[in-house]
Amino acid sequence: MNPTIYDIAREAGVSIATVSRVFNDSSCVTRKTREKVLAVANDLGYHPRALAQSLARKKTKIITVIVPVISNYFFMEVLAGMQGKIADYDYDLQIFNVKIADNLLSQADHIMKRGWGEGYIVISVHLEDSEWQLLHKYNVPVVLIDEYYSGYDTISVDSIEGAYTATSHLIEQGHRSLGMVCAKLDSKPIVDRVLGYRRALEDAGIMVDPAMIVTGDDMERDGFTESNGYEAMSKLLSLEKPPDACFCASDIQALGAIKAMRDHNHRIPIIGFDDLEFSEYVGLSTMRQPMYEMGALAIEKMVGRLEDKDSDITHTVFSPDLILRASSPGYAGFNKRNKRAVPAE
Amino acid sequence: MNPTIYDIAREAGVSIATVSRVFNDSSCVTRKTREKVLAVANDLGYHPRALAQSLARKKTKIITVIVPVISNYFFMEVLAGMQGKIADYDYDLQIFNVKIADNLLSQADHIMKRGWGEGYIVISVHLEDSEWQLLHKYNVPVVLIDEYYSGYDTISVDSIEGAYTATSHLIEQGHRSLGMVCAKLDSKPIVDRVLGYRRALEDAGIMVDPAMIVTGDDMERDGFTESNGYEAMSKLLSLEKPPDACFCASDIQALGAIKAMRDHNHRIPIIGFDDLEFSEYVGLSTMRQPMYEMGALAIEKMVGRLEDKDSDITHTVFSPDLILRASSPGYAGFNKRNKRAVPAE
DNA sequence: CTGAAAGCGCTTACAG
DNA sequence: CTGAAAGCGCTTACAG
Repeated sequence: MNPTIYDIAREAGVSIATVSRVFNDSSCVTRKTREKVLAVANDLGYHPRALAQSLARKKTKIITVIVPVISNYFFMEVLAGMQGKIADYDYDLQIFNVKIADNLLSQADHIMKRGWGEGYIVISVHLEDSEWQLLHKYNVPVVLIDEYYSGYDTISVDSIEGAYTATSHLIEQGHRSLGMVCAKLDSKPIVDRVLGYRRALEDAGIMVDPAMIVTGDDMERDGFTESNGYEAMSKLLSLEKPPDACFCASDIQALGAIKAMRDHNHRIPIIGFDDLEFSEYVGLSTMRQPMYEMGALAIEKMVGRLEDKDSDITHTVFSPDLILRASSPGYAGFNKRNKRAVPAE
Repeated sequence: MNPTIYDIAREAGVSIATVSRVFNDSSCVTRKTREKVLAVANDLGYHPRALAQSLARKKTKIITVIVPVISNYFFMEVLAGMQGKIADYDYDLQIFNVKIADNLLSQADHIMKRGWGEGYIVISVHLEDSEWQLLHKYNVPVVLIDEYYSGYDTISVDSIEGAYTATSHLIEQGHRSLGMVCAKLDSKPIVDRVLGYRRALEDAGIMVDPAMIVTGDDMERDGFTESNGYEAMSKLLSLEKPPDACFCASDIQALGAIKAMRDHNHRIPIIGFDDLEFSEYVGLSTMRQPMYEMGALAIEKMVGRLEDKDSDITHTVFSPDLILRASSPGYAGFNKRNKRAVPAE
């Protein structure tokens, strides 16, 4: 099998402590012995086993990311932000997928119990406070993205505000009858986005019509799918009095909604939520979440906490930006993707 | 800190060996002692450290996936396939991202050197044979997806055949002047797809016009981006004699190409390559890669090899399927996503 | 600068 | 069925 530190020590005629020092850049080794050790190690193809190092050091130098396994640009962008930031630190990023259809708590528990990571960044997993509470037993830092829980550092986007902004924009453009395409109605993002939608209508003195708030039948991925959006928009367009504009709870649903409008040969202005990569190319107006920044910030928070376990818990809420494109009124010219966002602590 | 096996042994009045046996479902423990141990463990919040177990057992029970960090549905689908399959086995799936812009070999080397996984599944990383060769020193099973190298098990799709099929279809529909939107010209997938495109033209007795084979200027992600596709299609449409149909090397570029056609107010039939999730919703004809199956198969191959290191190396090549939608001629009705594919060993 | 020794938290023959 | 002991492959005070 692969050689161990003992093999190198024997061959090089030194103790294992010295070999260890050579591989840990410890300065207290003669240049001569260092070179001897390195030569032997190279000959035998030796490299320290991270597993054994981690056990001895009681540090794995790994930050674990827990993310639902669904084809979702949101996660990819967030992960890219983490990847970009982790380079600044001496940690590796390890990702574990969880299945959104199964019990999320037990999956997260399983991963954390194994203890590979020194800290855990959890993306888009929504649990009850009492469930998050249970995870404290592992006594390890956790940062939550796209979720709020007072016991951990969190990073999220203000869904209420985003929905309010999108809806208000459509109202300002002169629309009075506004539909909303929802995903799973009791999911956290939807609850907030419906709230923002309602408030915008109320503030504009428009009556909220419950028939205008619809979701599709396909509840895979909590309804955040093209087909759900397709179904939902089809329902809206089949109403006796269809809306004359629509706010979609997610870009992925908006994509389905656009197809539905095409198939029904009935187009109305729509605004989505997310700003996925393809959104620009289908000309979809949307509320942009600063995904890349959220990922980068998560790493910073995690590393900070790893270095100082007792620092204050912080909650960062980003405001989504309205990005106007061809799918909605008020659009003027090509809109470059906006990579900035202001954290609103 | 968190309790160890010693704490439990002391409190329960047994040896650490017994505690270990209880947690390893070893049958040789009295029901009474088992319960005592479990009770104490529960009280103290004990759970075995995977790190220590792995070291002692010389097995981590982890399969590591190495995947480029780019927002790409292809990877997500492949990962989903792995996730679905891994449930059948007693392994955890751990993912490490690599940056496609940096040195891929050294990144893969870094990950494998650490030795967390018992085996490594590498997706869409293209190296020279001599580079793959270097990785054999880790003496650990490797399965390659979307790449071919004789020394490891591989799973890929026949790009030449796919390009040939797509191009031939356009020819059969009566088009004689065919453009091709490429990504990075010397990237492996592009080399093959251009080859298939050329062969189809040649077999149909059509002269290949080099001016018809174009790529955009944006070479991020090797050119597999919407903006590259946009630029490439713009070039084609700006030719003195634009093509009257086009094969796009990837769906993501096709999305950009569609926008370019809209902006130029000049639509021609196009066929993409991949069948990403959004493709159905933008009505894009494409060559479908059986991504989910590829992921599932990778797990099977890996587990098989883990159990029998000396089994023969296998190379599986899938044939992509032509999926016709509104973007190309020959389309008849709604096309359900085709989840099946025939492995062609 | 270098080595002997204890320790990281488990598993697993080997006895009994 | 249970325990004592060696071992997994390292790191790190502590001496010298």
